[in-house]
Amino acid sequence: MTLPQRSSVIPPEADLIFGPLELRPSEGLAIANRSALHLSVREFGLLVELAFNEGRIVRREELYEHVWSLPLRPGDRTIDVYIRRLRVKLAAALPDWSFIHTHVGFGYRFAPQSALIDRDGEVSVSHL
Amino acid sequence: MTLPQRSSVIPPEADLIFGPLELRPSEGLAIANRSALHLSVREFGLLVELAFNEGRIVRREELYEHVWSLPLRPGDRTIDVYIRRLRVKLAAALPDWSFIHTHVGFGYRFAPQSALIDRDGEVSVSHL
DNA sequence: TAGCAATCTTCACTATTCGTTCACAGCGGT
DNA sequence: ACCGCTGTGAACGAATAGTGAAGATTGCTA
Repeated sequence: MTLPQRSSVIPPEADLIFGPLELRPSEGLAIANRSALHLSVREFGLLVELAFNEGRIVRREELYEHVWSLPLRPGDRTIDVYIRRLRVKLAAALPDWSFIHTHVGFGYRFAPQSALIDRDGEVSVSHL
Repeated sequence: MTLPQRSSVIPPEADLIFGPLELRPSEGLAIANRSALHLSVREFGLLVELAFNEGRIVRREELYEHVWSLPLRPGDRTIDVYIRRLRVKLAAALPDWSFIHTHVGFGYRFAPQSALIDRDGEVSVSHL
């Protein structure tokens, strides 16, 4: 018998903190810059699933099965829609940050980074 | 066996103060701007339960079970009605403040904030 | 104990939010 | 350029919450 991997077979309980973004799975609460983000249940579940696997590319099937507790049917676009809604809400709350990266043909990867624009117009990306 | 979380397994005794709103559980007294708020027993219990868990989303089941000391039956809308009465009374006493936030599918969150409208018509929210 | 007032609960209706699907546009790799 | 994958905006029914009012209960007081 092996220890469980770091994937959400076991739902996360501990808070997840990435710069100004804080996720509290036990309360279903997401906080950006001290004020609560209003996420739906599915949105929050998807974000936690991604954040819990920070840095990894998570396959769409894995995301869907963990958050929806159902197998992903071929052609189902639900995840795409939720990814977009998450991106919109995160960008609204934290305009200088990016969190969710697409890996075509594979899935999505949660990797928080802050983009601060210096006086030359260059973008310096700081990874956490 | 774990220690109880910060939730009202133990009913709060110490006063709870949020800007102009003060709750004294030991006396069953709620004060807004120096004058007493007239709340019924259930209203007061619900408000204290929410306030005691400030910042957290409290599930409807948890609210009902703590305030009513009964399991929440499916379809019971009593809490909704009391939330509304609380909001009405709080808004009447403290028009520039909001306290109780809805999280659809989860429950309610007590997070006092004052909305002061500046000369640009912008709303600046100050969190305590 | 009958009447009254306040409170608690339930109900019906409305409004809002959510989850999902669709259609089409845009991008990426080959 | 082609084809498959993803981004995006909109639309729909379903689920959830907001709301006003009526009925039930409780407790007080005459």
